[in-house]
Formats: sequence, C-alpha cells, structure tokens
Amino acid sequence: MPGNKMPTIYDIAKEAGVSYSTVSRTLSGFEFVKESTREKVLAASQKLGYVPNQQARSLAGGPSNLIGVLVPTLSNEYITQIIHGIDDELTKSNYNLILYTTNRHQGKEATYAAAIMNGAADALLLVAPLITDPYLDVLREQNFPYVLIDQADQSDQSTAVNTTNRKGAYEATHHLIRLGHRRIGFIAGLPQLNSAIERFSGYKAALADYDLPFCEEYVALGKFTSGNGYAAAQQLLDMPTPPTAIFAANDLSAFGVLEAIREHRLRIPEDISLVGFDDIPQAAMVYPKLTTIRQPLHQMGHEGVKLILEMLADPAMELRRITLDTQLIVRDSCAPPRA
Amino acid sequence: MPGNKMPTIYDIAKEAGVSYSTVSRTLSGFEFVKESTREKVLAASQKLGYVPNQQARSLAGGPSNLIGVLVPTLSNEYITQIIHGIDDELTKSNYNLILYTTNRHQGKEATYAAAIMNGAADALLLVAPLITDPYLDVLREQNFPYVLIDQADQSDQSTAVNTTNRKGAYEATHHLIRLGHRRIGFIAGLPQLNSAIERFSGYKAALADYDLPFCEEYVALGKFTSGNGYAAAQQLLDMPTPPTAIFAANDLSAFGVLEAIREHRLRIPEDISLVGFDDIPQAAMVYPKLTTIRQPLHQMGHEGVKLILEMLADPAMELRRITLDTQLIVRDSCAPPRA
DNA sequence: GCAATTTTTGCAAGCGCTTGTAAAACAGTT
DNA sequence: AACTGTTTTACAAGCGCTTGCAAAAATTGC
Repeated sequence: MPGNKMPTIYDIAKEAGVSYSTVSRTLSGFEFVKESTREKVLAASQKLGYVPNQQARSLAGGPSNLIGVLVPTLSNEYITQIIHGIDDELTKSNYNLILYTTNRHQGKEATYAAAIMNGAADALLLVAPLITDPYLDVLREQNFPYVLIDQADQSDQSTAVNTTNRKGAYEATHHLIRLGHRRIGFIAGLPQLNSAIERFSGYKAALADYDLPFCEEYVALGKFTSGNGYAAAQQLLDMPTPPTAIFAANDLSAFGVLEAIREHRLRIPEDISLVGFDDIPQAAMVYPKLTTIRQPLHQMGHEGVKLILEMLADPAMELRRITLDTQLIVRDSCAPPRA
Repeated sequence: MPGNKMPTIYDIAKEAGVSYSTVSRTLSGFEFVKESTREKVLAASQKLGYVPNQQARSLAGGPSNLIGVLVPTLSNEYITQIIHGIDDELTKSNYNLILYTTNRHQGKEATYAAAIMNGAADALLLVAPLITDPYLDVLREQNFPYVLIDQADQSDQSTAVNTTNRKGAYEATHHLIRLGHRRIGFIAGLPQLNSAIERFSGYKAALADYDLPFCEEYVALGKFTSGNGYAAAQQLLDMPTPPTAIFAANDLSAFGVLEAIREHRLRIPEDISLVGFDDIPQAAMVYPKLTTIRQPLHQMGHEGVKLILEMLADPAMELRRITLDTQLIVRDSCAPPRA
C-alpha cells in the first residue's frame, strides 16, 4: 500500500525511448525484439531498478510465478521436511512459494483451492491432503495443474508422488518377526490417509506371510501424533500379555510410544522393541536411536516440484505417478524378545 | 492460467441487480450500503460461489492480504518453529503467508524485498535476517510495514521482537560456573547476527563476574550449524587442557558438539558438561537430554504477527520493540566437573 | 532501386477490482 | 408540497501489465 513510486514499464519505456509494449515483450517472452532494442530496454530497466509487478502481470493473463503449497499442519517435522524439499527445488526455478495451512479450520482446503485457482497461484502442491474433500474434482475439471504428495487419490486420476508405504511397513514388521517377535503391536495412523491404510496393510501382510495371527487387540489408533501414540501405547502395554514389539505407523507416534514405555519402566530394546516410520531427523537423535523406515522426505518435495514444473511447461502432460522407495534403517531400538 | 470462468463482481452485480461498485463496497469496506442491498449482494455472491481475485484487488489499491515471511533457511528447526508460530497467528487473521527463503543466492533478500514492496505482500516479517544489507533502509524509507524477528538492527529504528539473548547466555554460563566448572568453552554463532554477539557477550560477562579468565582459545566458531559445531568442538577437545564444559550458542551446534564428544569417548555429563541455546524440540529428545536456554520460538512468531497486524491497522504506529524472556531449562547434560 | 516479404514496434483494449465524484433516492423540515 | 440534508448507488477512470492487430522499419529478391 505504501511503496510510493516504483518504476513501471512506462517509465522504462520512456527511458529507453521505445513503446511500453516493447518493454513488456523484451521483459517477458522474447518474441521478435531487435537485439539493440533489447539492450536499451534492459539497460533502462537496470538503471531504474525495475521490478515487475506480479499482480498486474498475472491479472493481465501472465503467470503469477507463485506455487501454492497446501499442508495440513506445520507441527510435524515430516511435513516440514517435505516443504524444505519443495522450497529447495523451487528456489532453482523462479517461482515463489505461497503456503496454506489447513489444520485449524477444516473445509478450508476447498476455500483455499478456490482462491488459488482464482489466480493466486499458477499451480498447487498438495501435501498429504485429506482426500475426502471434493475440491480435487474442481481442480481437475478446470484443468488446473496440481500434484499430490504422499497421498494418492483412490481414483488414480491425479499426478502424484508416493512412497512404497506398504512395502515399508511390511519390512518393518518383517524385521521384528525375524528378530523372533511374535506378539507385535501396531500403532495405526489416521485412517483417512492412504499412507496409513497401506502401512496397516503391510503390517498385516507380513504377519500373514509368517503365519502369525492378526489380533485386533494389538492394534491401537495413534493418529500420527506423539500424544495419541503415547495413549495408544498405554493401551497396548496395559494388556495382560502385552506385545514384545511395537511398530508405530510414524516416528512421531513412536516417540509417544517411547515415552509410554519409559513410564512403564521397561527398557528398549531389552524389554520391548520399537520401529517407527518416516525417519524424520529426530529419529536418529532420540535415545535409543529409533529403528525406522526411511521415506525420502526431501526428495518427495523435489519430485513434486519437478512434476509441477513439467505440467506448467506442458499443460497437456499426461497423468504421472512417481513412487519412491522406502528403506529400513536399523538403529538401536530393536532386539530379540526376552527368552 | 486455466480457471475458465470464475464469477466476477460484474456477474454478481447482475445477479443481484445492483451496480458493480455496490458489490465491491459491500464485499470489502462496508461504507453506506443499505442492509437489504447488502443481503442481496451477499446472497448472489454465495450463490455464484464468488471468490475475490486478490491480484486485481491489490492492483486496484486494495490489500493483497498476504504477509511476506523472509527466512534464511528451512533447515533449522529454530526457524521452522518460528514460522510455525507465525502461521498459527496468521491463520486467525485472514492473511496468507508467502514464504521467501534466502539462503541459496545471497543478495536475494534485497530482490525479494523489492518484489514484496512492489505489491506482492502487504507487509514483511524478517526472521533472523542478516542486517548488513541495505534493504531495510529502503523498506523504512518507503514506510513499508515490516518487523524483525530475532534480530534487532543496530540503529534501533525497526520494530522488532527479540529475546534476552545476553541474559540467557549469562545464565547458561553461570549454571556451569555454579556447578564448579572453571574451564568453559564457547561455541560461537554467526558473528553477523546480533543474537550471536549478545550470547558471546553474556558468556564473557558471566566469566568476568565470577573472576574466571577469558581465554580466546576456548572460543570456537560454530556458525549455528551442527556440522560447524562438530568441528569447533573437535578443536576445543583436542587442546592440551580441554574445557570441562562447553556452552554452545545454539542447540544445533550443541548437537554437533555431542557428536564430537562421543567420538572422543567422553561421557556426558560425567566427563564434560554441555549447554545449548534455543530449546528446539530435539533438545529434549537427544541423549542425554540437553540442558539449554529456552527461547519462546512460537511466541516470537505470534508477537511478530501481532505487531505487524497492528502496524497494518495503524500505519502511523510508533516504533516498538518487544523482548521476550529466555529461560534456563535444566536437563541431563550437565554435572560438576571430575575431581 | 522497387515491390514483396518478413521482422519489429506501437496502439488499444482489457484483466477484476477500488474509489472519487456525481447523481438518485430517501428523510426530515417547514 | 417544496426544500434541505443525508444516505445510497452508479459511472468513470485507472492500478501495471499482456497481447491481438495493424503500422512501420528492415530485409530480400528481382
């Protein structure tokens, strides 16, 4: 609102002795501008310290050079890391990032999506969105470029970046089985998220493959937060015959489990083993260091950006789906069960 | 760019049977609109699913409803936490957040500032900026609303949110002295940052107050990163008579110190004590849990936003400076020195 | 060296909105 | 019922930029 007198293309047109449309042309696309003219314009804009007004540019039909990033929350380092990856990759382009956090008011995702399509950004990156909302359809109908990160839509109609959630969970469980555990608890994630569903499925598959019974009682809802993970673990630990190992669907809930185990005066990994999922930075810092399934968080951000940039360059780009590999990271939180 | 046909105020004007400026007036400011008219307009805009076009609005002189947040990097949880606080508080208002990361290209801060003043955002929140750059002056000259978070400018001419860095560092050092340490190493932060300077100053003051000599050799440059903290600690630990305690100017570098200590096969806190600064979430999760000085990271974000919102509401607001209190958090990384 | 091209430039219109100003509608007075 | 004084609405202009179209300049071929 203040910003007294920034130079406009008119100013630099006058300075360079050309018309404003010539200025516009040299500055944005470079169609048919004589080299000498271009230089004059560039010099003038340099001299006056010209900075294009994005609002005007985008209003007039140009790009806003903004990519919207929609995240559920900022309180989870898993999200933060992905954003970090996005930001890294975006910095290489000349797009900027506009961040929307949806956790508080729900239903806000749809509003945001509307605002974004209304020119606020050129494209949208959705990080772990709740897919139940119908705004995806709107985006798709309008042919607005977007990519899903860590959440595929059931209908398979969106370009998305995912990881091998099921396989990862399978490996985590298998790791525990291999160590000799037979009573393996599972702290489930938010059932609205595909990743949570797949991890659960991986857990069950491993159990089945090794002829271990699946017990409903060994499953508790952690909702991907450490608070709920703590509560869920309490529930498991208070059973008459508690599990000898726990696989938490994400690191954050694993930290809650850690806390609960400690309160029960049990030692890790001697008394009980624990595996997480995500490998957020803290996982390597807690004591004992957490064995977990690594998701390439940064890379997920990178790939998402690359995809969106491609879509922007080629609006007719066909649907794409990238699945990144997860990896078992063995650290100090697992051991064979007590004899 | 796609987004076929979003309804505009013209559409809703037609629908409501009033002129477009009436629509504009009821939708933004509410000056003198008859109640019945307002209702008609609101109903129409509801019906058509109208979403204002921010670009146009701001171009025409209205606010963009965007707050720019300029951060040096996203790889430090200390920054992330502040952003989190900012975001929380912003969500309550109806501003959105546009994020600029400056780490990669340097000198980018100035470019960003220019773009922002050029209408990209209504105000600017600068988190721990390097104050050497001259763009602050530009902002001030143009009377553009901004607030500094965790970095006061020397000239005391900016509204800012700070913490008691000096006092915190003093207390950290004092804590160590009280435990009986006499050789206390210091891992310094980035000397361009005021916080680093003040923490150094607090360290020296405590030494002086308790008649401990200040030794240049006990000071190593950690630059606020864990990698550099590690290297700095190596340097200290390899001295003929190494310190019995180390005060790291931030938690991140303290983590590096932790690593280095471990490699030297020393135990914490038995062989050597360690204090950090910031109290990022990891501090409570590492082993041993880190004794540190807490900065109210979230709150810093909150206060910053509150200030900026006030400035936006009252452009003539006088300069303001808020200093939040730090707090010594005693955990498990300190003990008296060996006999 | 001139017409026919082709490249380059300039003008006008318009993106969706705000806002100053003028006109219209309404009230309250005599 | 005419006249003020208000409240409410409509019109026009313009924010800074892009872009289609037409005019101007440069280039080519003969």
